[in-house]
Amino acid sequence: MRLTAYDIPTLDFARSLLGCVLVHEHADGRTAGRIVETEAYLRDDPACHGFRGKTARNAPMFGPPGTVYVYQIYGQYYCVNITSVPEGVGEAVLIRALEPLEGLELMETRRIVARQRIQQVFGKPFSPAPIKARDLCRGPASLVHAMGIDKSLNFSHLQDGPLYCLAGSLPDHSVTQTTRIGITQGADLPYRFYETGSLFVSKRA
DNA sequence: AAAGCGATGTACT
DNA sequence: GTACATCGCTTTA
Repeated sequence: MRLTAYDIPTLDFARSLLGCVLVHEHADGRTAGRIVETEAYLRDDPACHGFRGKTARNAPMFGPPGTVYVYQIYGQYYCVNITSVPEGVGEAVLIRALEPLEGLELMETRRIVARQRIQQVFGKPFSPAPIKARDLCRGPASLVHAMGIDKSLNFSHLQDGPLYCLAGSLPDHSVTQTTRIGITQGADLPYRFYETGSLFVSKRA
């Protein structure tokens, strides 16, 4: 069942996304993974790209519920976000980790290609070592590579795009809420959610 | 097991 | 000019 109801507060959305399945229909094949880690970025939160208002880069964050926001970070990586509040409000949820379910071979191929490119950038010799399933979608930029997500999905909508979400859930006793990872602003805000004990989350806390 | 480090390009000060 | 919602190799304990 494709998830279609996205008009809920961003913090609730980050929590409720856990257990849902992210799917990407791509010419190379279909990949899917269960969402096990998310972070919310709110309008009054200095870490949020929308904090200082709408710009060309963060415009998708201000789109209607279900809008996909793909942005580049550290020159060579991309992260994916989804909005859930009405148009004009700059908030979104970052997807940080998936439990791979479908298309694992394709995911590994994409990850190895991406890694090869990065190691060339670093001037390191490339060894096509296999990637363990638990590491395929572990981390926001890793899952973007594995799922074949790129800037062409920016401004697309989960309701009708090639990237979409299947309904799912996780009971409260399986959810941990903590501070977010890899940020300096708003580092004390408890806006990160992950499946307790999951081997697929980007880090333990 | 944990911590250090650098590549890279775009947005924003 | 500076900062950055990262990753994976290398070094240290």
